[in-house]
Amino acid sequence: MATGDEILDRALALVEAEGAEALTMRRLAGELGVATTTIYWHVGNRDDLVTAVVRRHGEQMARTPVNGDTARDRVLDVARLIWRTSLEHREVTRLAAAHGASTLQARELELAMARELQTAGVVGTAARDAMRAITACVGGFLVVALRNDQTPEALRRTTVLADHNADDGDLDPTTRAALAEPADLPAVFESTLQAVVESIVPADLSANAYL
Amino acid sequence: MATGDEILDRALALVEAEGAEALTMRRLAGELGVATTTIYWHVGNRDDLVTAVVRRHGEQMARTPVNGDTARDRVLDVARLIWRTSLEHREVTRLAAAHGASTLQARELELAMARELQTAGVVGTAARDAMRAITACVGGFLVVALRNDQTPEALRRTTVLADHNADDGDLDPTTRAALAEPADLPAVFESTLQAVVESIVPADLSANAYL
DNA sequence: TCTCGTTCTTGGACAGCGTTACATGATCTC
DNA sequence: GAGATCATGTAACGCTGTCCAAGAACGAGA
Repeated sequence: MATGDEILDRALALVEAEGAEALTMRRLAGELGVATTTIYWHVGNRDDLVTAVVRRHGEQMARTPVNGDTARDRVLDVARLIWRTSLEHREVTRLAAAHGASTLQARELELAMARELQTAGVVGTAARDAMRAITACVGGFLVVALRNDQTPEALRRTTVLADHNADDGDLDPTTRAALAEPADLPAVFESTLQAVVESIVPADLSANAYL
Repeated sequence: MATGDEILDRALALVEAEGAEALTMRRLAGELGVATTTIYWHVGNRDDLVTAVVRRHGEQMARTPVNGDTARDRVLDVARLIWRTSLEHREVTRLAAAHGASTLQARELELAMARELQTAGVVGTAARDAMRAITACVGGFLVVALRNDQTPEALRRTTVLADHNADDGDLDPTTRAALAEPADLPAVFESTLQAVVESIVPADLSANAYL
């Protein structure tokens, strides 16, 4: 009646619809009209369930074609793709992050990045380190982007940093004012990403072959 | 008998000694030889408790003097300081991250970064964006560093990426081999950080005034 | 057709979590 | 000494993941 695939599909739909926290064994079982133990029989542990859900989502993630003329542009584009799709499926991203399975979620896209790096002439340990750097940065910005959704006012970065109880005098008033307002995260992400990729991927000469 | 400060001290010690997951209301109460409700009376919610613990730790975080000759070096040093102290108190860091209170944990150091940026001539919204970029990257690498401690073998990045079931042929063998081994994270962090800071803080002319 | 063995499902329990309503004791004030 | 405020304890509620033992469905072999 309830195959493993059906359970995973329902779990994924539940997460996307009602958030990562809604994925409990009882809730999912109720959704399927089945006893909780059935899930254990078909899928296993909750850890197993989450892992399977994230993996399935990662595979379903449409392998969007990569754009860009130069090799560096294509590497950039893959990074943007991870950023964008992770934000589009933010609940799954949150689930994966809480589970420590982010790499599993973005597996296909990271491998795509490896291929683009390769055509850019970056292979071996250099490619591995490059992917580490880029994905760590993307992940850092994702954490920031996903956090702000549901942190209470009192813990928001703006309020924490703008609470000028301590040493005011040292800080420029304009800076203090700026810290009280949130940054344009996508813009900061874009420029930071460019700086990181720029430092890793050598300037692609073929792009300017006609100049 | 049990003041709020005592509770927070005990909670902090508990987290540092036995991990972020050990901080439960009952456990902490038992540690203090007191009923769980006492904690509610003195500190409040569990959210309140965690927030207070993280804040206390953030304040206790020794304000280590910042090193560096040029302004850019000093900005770099603050970033390294956040990285290092977060790793030294990794359990508190994990607790703060799970609670969305990372900014609260590193508040003092982030404000120190704001001051260093100011002496480097970066103020206002530019300073805010710079701090966003740097802390996001540091946070991203921290997530990676703290994750590997306790993710099961099957979810490790190396195994996830090295499982070459899919499209092998496209990828260089040396790259595939490199992906099967973990990167030297501190080294990758250092070079990435330098690239990011380099892109933000203009070259400090005064540093080379004698040249 | 009857039965055996495997596959699948279930109900009910256990321990742990955060949280709260309520009662009790201690302490201080007038 | 009476009353108010502070501090703590008891016991429960509802939620979580997890497991055990028992039953139901089902596909064959005799």
